[in-house]
Amino acid sequence: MPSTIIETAMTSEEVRVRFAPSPTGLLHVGNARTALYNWLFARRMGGKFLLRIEDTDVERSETRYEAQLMEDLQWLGLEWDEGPGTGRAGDPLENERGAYGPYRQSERQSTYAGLTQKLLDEDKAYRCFCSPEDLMAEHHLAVQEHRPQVYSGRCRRLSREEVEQRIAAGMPFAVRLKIGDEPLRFHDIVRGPVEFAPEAVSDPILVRSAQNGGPGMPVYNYVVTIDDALMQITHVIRGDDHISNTPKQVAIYRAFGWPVPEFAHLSTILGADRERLSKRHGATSIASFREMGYLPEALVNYLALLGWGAEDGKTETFTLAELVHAFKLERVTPSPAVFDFDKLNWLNRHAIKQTPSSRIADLVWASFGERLPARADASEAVHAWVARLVELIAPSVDKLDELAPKAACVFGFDPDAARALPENHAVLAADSARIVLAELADRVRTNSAKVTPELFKSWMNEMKAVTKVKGKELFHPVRIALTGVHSGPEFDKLLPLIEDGAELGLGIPCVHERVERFVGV
RNA sequence: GGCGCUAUCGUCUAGGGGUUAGGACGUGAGAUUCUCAAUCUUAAAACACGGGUUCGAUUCCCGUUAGCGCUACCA
Repeated sequence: MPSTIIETAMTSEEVRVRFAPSPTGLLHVGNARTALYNWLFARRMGGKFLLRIEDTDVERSETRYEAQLMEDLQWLGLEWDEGPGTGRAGDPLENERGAYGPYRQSERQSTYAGLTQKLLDEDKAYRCFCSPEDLMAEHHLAVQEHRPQVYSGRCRRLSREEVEQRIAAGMPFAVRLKIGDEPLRFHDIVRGPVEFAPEAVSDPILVRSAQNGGPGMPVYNYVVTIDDALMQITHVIRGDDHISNTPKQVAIYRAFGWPVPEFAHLSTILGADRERLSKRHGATSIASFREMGYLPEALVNYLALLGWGAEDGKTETFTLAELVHAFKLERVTPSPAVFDFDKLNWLNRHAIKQTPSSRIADLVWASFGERLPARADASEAVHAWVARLVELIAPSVDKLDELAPKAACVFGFDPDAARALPENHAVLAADSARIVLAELADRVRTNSAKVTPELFKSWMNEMKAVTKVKGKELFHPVRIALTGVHSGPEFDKLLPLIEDGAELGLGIPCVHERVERFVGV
């Protein structure tokens, strides 16, 4: 049995933390924030961050979620030191690294039975033969009398003979832990000392009664505690929905004589309506944030700020490395935080500006449409040109998925669609617009040179002088003729991009072609 | 109903027995631009309420209120 391991528990000073999700759905921001804080704490303390999969709920657990989960964690940049996915790929036995495995709860079932027997033998736990009906009745009575609804401890007082008789008679039983008279205390790094009265906890179930003669299934609170202890977890960092579970777990640590770890209960993330953030609030999974075009750097930065602040009270933008340096668990706020997309967007905009445009280009490549060859097939010149395009349009965008529509000013030239656009009607209907476009067509017809910003500027100046049209009336129709819409990037950069793009053999029309097709020369 | 956690601008937060209560997002205004953004400048905006303790509380204590969590032989 793992007793040798237990004896050495906590003897080393090394910090060991864990992220223990159940693979019953997509990783959402709340859990991701928990994972992040665990990871940051481990990295800052030079400790270990482990991943444990709590897949004992066979009905709801799915392996595809487990795979997705690991992918999401990796995307965020949160590498784990022990757990599934850390070993040699392809080999299920070598698939996890770490001395405290297995790291999937479903593979640890054999560990628990022996420990339960030990508790029973030491009289720290007892068999409870109460039927669900009995328990239900107790519960209702307690509610009626405004008392805490806890187990009466009836079976705790059974004599050894009575217990033996019932076992012999084949009565199903659950195993309960004996709670003593001592208050159940623990230290919470974000909330300070927390104490529960033992009466409020009562004797919790450790192992469920067996359905059909087989061994009963151990209960969640029991299993996490054992796993955490055997894995020598020193700091349990998790959601605050576990605060009420903690006294039970403390009692279990005590029963086994194991050292109680430090706890840090993180507040809930709320939606704008101040209700717990959920699918109802829209996309909240990490996968969906990635799809929407959020950069992992931005998401990590935002999640760090949601419940924590820098020491100087001012710094808002952090890289992962900077966070490792600055993050202190003691500075985590205990109060719940409302998730704010506006601030996330601002951070994402910032992250986009910090990122080389070639990397952004790679990320959005496929969304730019058929004119572009597959990323792998594209020439260096095409890559460089796409990066230039991204550099031009990316700084004004909140999310990556806004890039493709913006890129349409280069890729999506369609005169008929441009004319059909309602917001273009008024601009194109003006007399001045007709005159301006006629002048533009004139110049295109009589000058076949590649259109440089200088040439274009001289054209515009001439046209302004000739037509006496200026400002919006002058520029808007030209812009529509060239790009289909009346707003977009500055011409000085846009024009070279179009002209160079036209030479790439991607079927991107040059300025001349655009004007000719739009005005109909 | 019981037990627990929480409470500073709209939002995320800093602060802390005496402060002009600081920063950021968002919002308003201005600048800039052919345009929309972006960008820069600037403004408005907060200590939930009631009792204590104290010379003095937003800060410490106790209540109230509100929000949230747990209240299972779920995880």
